[in-house]
Amino acid sequence: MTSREADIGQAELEVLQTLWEHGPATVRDVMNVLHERGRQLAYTTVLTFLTRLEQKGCVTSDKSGLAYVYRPKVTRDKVSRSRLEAVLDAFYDGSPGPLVLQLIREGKFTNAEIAELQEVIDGLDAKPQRRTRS
Amino acid sequence: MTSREADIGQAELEVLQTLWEHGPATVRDVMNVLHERGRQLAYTTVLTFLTRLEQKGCVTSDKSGLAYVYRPKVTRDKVSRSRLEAVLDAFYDGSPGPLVLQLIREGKFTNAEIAELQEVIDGLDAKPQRRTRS
DNA sequence: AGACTGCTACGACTGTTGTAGTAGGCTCGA
DNA sequence: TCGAGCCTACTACAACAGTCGTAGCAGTCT
Repeated sequence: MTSREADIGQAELEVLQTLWEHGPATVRDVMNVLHERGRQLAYTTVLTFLTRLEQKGCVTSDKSGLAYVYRPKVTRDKVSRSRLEAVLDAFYDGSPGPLVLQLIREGKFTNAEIAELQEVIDGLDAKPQRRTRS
Repeated sequence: MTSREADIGQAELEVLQTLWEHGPATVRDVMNVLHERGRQLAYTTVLTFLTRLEQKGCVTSDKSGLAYVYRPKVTRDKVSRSRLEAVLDAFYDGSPGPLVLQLIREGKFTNAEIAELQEVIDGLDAKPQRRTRS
């Protein structure tokens, strides 16, 4: 358990996100991407974040050329999962059922998504047990 | 916009949770509940959290008897919603569709939940627009 | 009245996060 | 070879989060 992906700060996360999106990158690369997004950060600030992320085991670095190249060590999935689970545990008793129901009831879905949901669910309930269909 | 429910810390949240669960309570009440849960905190620590929560506009206090009685000012729903949205924005492009699909695919649902999901969705897709049904 | 008990106000300390500057080393072109 | 740039290491610092101690006030018990 070397990577403490739980305590990645907000700003650190932004940096990690650019690595997920743009693959391996140097400090300058990351900074440029952030700047394009309107996020103005000093070079050394980005460096600090990458260094801290490395200490936390979330990225690795290797010096191929002039500068260190950083690449993500934890997957986006892993982190999103753990974030989501934190919310789940704190507010939904750890089980996703109520959460999903709430989201669906609030109708924040496109028709395409609803269709897909239906498919997935229909595929799902075939396995566990028989259900009557109206 | 007086209540900044976004920056409630982890420990502060625990305190707020006990208010949601047990209604209005004094510092000592909250502390006792936490102790029962195995969360050992000094009286003054709990007091600090409640004071900070009050500064953030998340609880109110009134002195009816000997001690101040604190009661939640933001609803659990409000906070869970904003926490969830943070995760949604950071990892799921702000839209809950992919999140729900991921959760469902991971099969973390009981059969009862699946049934309920099906009901809710079937009721849902009637409204927005006509859909072809396989 | 004096002692005791419980409550709050205030301050303090540590670790973390967000943000950045400075100093010194390496590299490449002139 | 020498200077201009780019890179990293180290340091700094404010804000906030987590944690608690002390001191003083108010009510209570004897």
